[in-house]
Amino acid sequence: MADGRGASSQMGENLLFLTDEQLRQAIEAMFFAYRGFTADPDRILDDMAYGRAHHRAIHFINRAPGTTVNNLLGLLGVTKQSLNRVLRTLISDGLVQSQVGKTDKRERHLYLTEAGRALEQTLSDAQRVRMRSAFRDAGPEAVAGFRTVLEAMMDPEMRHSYSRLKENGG
Amino acid sequence: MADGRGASSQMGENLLFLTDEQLRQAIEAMFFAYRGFTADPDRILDDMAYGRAHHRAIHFINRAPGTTVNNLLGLLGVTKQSLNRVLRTLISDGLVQSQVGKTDKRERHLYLTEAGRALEQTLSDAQRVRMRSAFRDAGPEAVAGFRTVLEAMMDPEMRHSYSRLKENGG
DNA sequence: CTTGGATAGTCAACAACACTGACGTAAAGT
DNA sequence: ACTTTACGTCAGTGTTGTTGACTATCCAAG
Repeated sequence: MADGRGASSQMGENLLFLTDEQLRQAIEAMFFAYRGFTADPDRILDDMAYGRAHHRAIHFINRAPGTTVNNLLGLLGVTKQSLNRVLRTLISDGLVQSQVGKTDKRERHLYLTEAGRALEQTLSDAQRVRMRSAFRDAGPEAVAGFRTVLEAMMDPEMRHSYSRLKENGG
Repeated sequence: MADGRGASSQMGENLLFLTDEQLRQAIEAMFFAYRGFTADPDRILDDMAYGRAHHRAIHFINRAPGTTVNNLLGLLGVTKQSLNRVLRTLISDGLVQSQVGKTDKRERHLYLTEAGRALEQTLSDAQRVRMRSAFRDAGPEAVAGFRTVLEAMMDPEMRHSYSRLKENGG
């Protein structure tokens, strides 16, 4: 907004996507879309005794097997006490396995059991159905733009976590 | 784009964005981005006695002044008990004004007071700073794709609410 | 080798918030 | 009159998050 006022009509066109009204619409879009994003797994989880926190833990343990509690903490952005409660139920229900670290016995390495992997599959399948359909409807260019903007919205720290996960999985 | 399966290598390229791995990355991007999306207003709200629910209520009352409780319920997707708790504090704190309907005296029409508008401004300013910066970094085409995908992710019902709000505001 | 500090994780109690279910009131609509 | 709708409220439950106190382990300084 500082120095691009050479041709004001052209600039009006180009920067229309930065209007307060446009931004407000995007905020609302983000809100409504996130509701859809979580709706399908939430329905499944409600039938069990689990919530969204359990889903997140399962997702990232599956994504980074052998991760430590501390590592998960950073990814999920909750307190360790909160995560611990979730982890405790998942372990006692036989979905997650905790293994004392070899080199550092303070650490617990986390893995999904067979049952855990099964639930993860069920949840992410449900979530992917919606994503796949949305992506197909929107087309590749829109999807590329979608991911570019999402990445730009993240906190730098989260962006790093996200990138590291991407490299892991391919 | 519908029937372009003449060359399978070309199709492999075209549908790469529908891979399970791509979808998984998008799911994680959505998760991390939403954290960023809510982080700034959350920080402000924590200093007061308010939470994210208050923010959402204030946002939509500002967006659709005179809306009824029932209408808000549909937009926010919460129970009336939950909304009522939030609304009660907002009204008693003088941020929201409730007005008995003229034609239908059962309805309560909701408006922001001056103080309510001020808080709304503070919150949405904070949120828009991040969005604006992300949009600027990503560019207009990416933003267009971003919004296309978000809209495709919504439940049909939410998509309608979203569209009606868009028409209202500009 | 012992002491002390930092780190990884656990347990317990409490607060915030959303949900279900039931009930009450007022005002429409029929 | 009877039913439905819009709204508010009370009570009870569950998930999630927080703070505070605790154990176990590692590591480094004395």
